[in-house]
This record gives sequence, C-alpha cells and structure tokens, in this order.
Amino acid sequence: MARRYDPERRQRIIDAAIRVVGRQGIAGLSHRSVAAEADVPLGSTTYHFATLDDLLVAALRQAEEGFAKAVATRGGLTDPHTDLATELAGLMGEWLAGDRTGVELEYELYLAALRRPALRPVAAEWAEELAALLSHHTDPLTARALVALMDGICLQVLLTDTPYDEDYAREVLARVIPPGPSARPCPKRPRQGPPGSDA
Amino acid sequence: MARRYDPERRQRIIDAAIRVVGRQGIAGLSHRSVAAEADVPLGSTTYHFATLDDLLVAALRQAEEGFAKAVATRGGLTDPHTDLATELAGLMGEWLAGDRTGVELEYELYLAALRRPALRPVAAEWAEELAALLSHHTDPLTARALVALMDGICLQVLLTDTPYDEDYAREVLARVIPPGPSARPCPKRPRQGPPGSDA
DNA sequence: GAGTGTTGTGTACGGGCGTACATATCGGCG
DNA sequence: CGCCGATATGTACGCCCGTACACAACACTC
Repeated sequence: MARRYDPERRQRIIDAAIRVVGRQGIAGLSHRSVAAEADVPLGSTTYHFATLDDLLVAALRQAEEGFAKAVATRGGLTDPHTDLATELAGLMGEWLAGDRTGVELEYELYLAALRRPALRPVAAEWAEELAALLSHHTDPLTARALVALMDGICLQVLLTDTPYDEDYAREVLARVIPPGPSARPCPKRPRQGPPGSDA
Repeated sequence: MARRYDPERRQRIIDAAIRVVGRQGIAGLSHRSVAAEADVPLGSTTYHFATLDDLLVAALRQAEEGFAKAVATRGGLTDPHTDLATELAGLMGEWLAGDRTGVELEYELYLAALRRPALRPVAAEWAEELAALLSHHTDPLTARALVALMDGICLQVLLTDTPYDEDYAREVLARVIPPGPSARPCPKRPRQGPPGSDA
C-alpha cells in the first residue's frame, strides 16, 4: 500500500466531490465516483465521510465560503456609497455570465436542502450570511427580501433557459429597496410604509 | 397473465410516480418503485415511459395542472378588485400551511429542471402560466418579478426551516407592485401601493 | 524499539438499478 | 374466423451502489 499520512486527503475528497457534482449532478455522486475523481481508494472516501450527506454538507459549506469570498472580493457591497440595486444586478450578471457550471453547482447543492434536512442548517447559514452583508446597506427585512428576489431571479434564468436581463433585475430590486433617508422620491413623506426599525 | 387492456394504466403510473416522489423524493424514483406503487409489473412502467425523464416530465406537467387548478379555484386572481399583494401572500400562506408534502413535491419537480434539460420547457411553461395569470392585474415585468419573489420566499421557508411570515410576504410583494395608473408615482397622495382600479 | 491507536486500504457481499427480450394477450381489420 | 400489430408481462443480465471488515502502515509514547 502506498501513500500514507496524507493530511490533505480529506480536503481533496471534498474538492473532487464538488467537481463530480458540477459535472454529473448530485445524482452522479457516490463514494466510488469521488474516489475515482480524487484518485484515492474507495475505502478512503467512506472513511472520511461515512454517508453521502456528510460529504454534501462539506461540499455545500465549501461552495458557500467560496461564494462569500467572491462577493467580498468584488467589494461593491462593502462600500456604502454604491447603489444597492445596481450592485446586486451587476453581481448576478457576473455570476450568471459565461459558463454556468459554477452557479448550477452552487444552486444544486443549495436546493438539495429541500429534501435533506442535514443540509438545511448550512443553507440557512448561507441565506443569513448574504442577508447580513446586505444589512450594512438596508434594514433586515429588506435584506431578506432582496435575497429571496435574487434567488427567484436566478432560478428563473437557470430553470427556464431564459437569458439574464440585468436591467429588469436592477429595476425590480430597486423597487424592493425602500427610499433611503437621503434620497426621498416623495419629499412630503419621509418613508412610506416599510420599517427601518421593524423586523 | 392477468389484467389486460387497461386504458388508464398510463395515468395510474403517473399518479404513482407523484406519490413516490412525494414520499421519497426524486432520488427514490425508479421504474421498479413506481411499478410497486402502482401495482403494475416492472415491464409496464418501462413500456409506457422508456426513461425516467419521460416519467418526470409527465409528473411535473400533472403537478403543474393541479396547481393551476388550485389557484383558479381560489378565485382571488380572477377578481380584479382584490389587492394583489394580499391575495398572493394569502395564497402562499395557504399553500405552505400544514402538511408541506405537496409543496415540497411540486418544488422538487420544478427545481429538477436545473439539471434535466428535458424538464426545462415544462418548468418554463409553469412560470409563464403563473405570470400570465398575474398579468391580468399588473404589467408583464411586474408579473415576472412577483413570480420570482414568490419562488424566493417559498424557497427560503422550505430550505431553511423558517416559518412563513405572511405579513412580511405581503409587505415585500407590495413593494414590487408599482402604483396603479390612477395612483401616479408622486402626486398629492392617492394610494401608495395597492391598485384598486389597476389593470 | 516495542506497543498502541489512529489512519488508510483492499476486497467481498447483498441488493437495487436500467435494460433487453422472448413471450403472452387482445382489439381490430379483412 | 384468422391474422396482425399494439399492448402488456416476466425474467434474466450486467452494472453500480453502500456497507462491512480484516488488515497494513504509520506517528506517537514510553
């Protein structure tokens, strides 16, 4: 037997799992397929991840971190002066542009939580993390709504093979964002209904 | 060999497939499992549906029709005098209330289009059909946005095990709906969100 | 450097799967 | 009636799966 004491073995298996899911979908994920992809023996995958759910949890968590990092790197969300709707629409455009393997992969893992309770906490973390990022620019209720709307828009693009329309996205995202204190469209009234201190 | 010439055989297989997916998810769907559920021999399922994709397409289409019928029955969307946001939030509340098996099933089939191109046209039909319904009350762009937002809200509830908050849903749905023609963006102050005499 | 526990490996078992295919059944047509 | 093609059935093949488990290799401790 060769190659022993490989401290990155576990990590390489996760990476391989992500590649497999990206290529063949969750349906194509098995202990054997990741073993082959990671070039490790079968026993190694079952040793590190007793069940496939364990492997999926690790993969989703990693995809999540990658996404958060990508968003942070883009930087628009840390600058409080950018227009939120424009920034988010641009982010989605960048995300959905070109090769969609990455988006498909992340959504597939994310959506898998629908049927796998083990994934739900991780999925919830993801949504909350993104909402927390947005909360620097708006109230929590609006942040949640923006996350929901972005999810919905992305899904429509991915599920129905429609091209992404950035202007449309910006427009509807902007509608969800209540008028800010500095830019009141309707000077008489400060804010219409939506709470700044609500939820 | 018993039972021959069963004209409803095909339909019964579809019904069985929907029950199987509802209980065990798409992962649990196989020619054998539906055959057992429908109480028909294995060969019968492979005869009527050569591939599982064929079966999924039929199941999704049927779920779609059931949903459209349920929405139509509720009736709120055909009456132009109802407040759209309230009506939609209520619809989602009813849908998500109690046993979620039905919603989970429909979303699972719908989301399966992400990885199965064969399902995408059917998923697209669904979204368009709902958007068309909403178009009786608002413009097409808003209708699309409402569908996206509803999808996103439902998913957040289902994926993260958060309870459905109808007030929140109504609030953000209302934000997406532009002021009606009688209520111009920034006049004195007719009505802010809800279109009473809209479309 | 012997003992020990963690980590990694190879193999085999039982079961479910899609698929193929020979066979059986029956409505409809001439 | 006699045939034929569409419909339905049963069975068997080969593949891939998760799992179990005995064993090998190493780090670490004393």
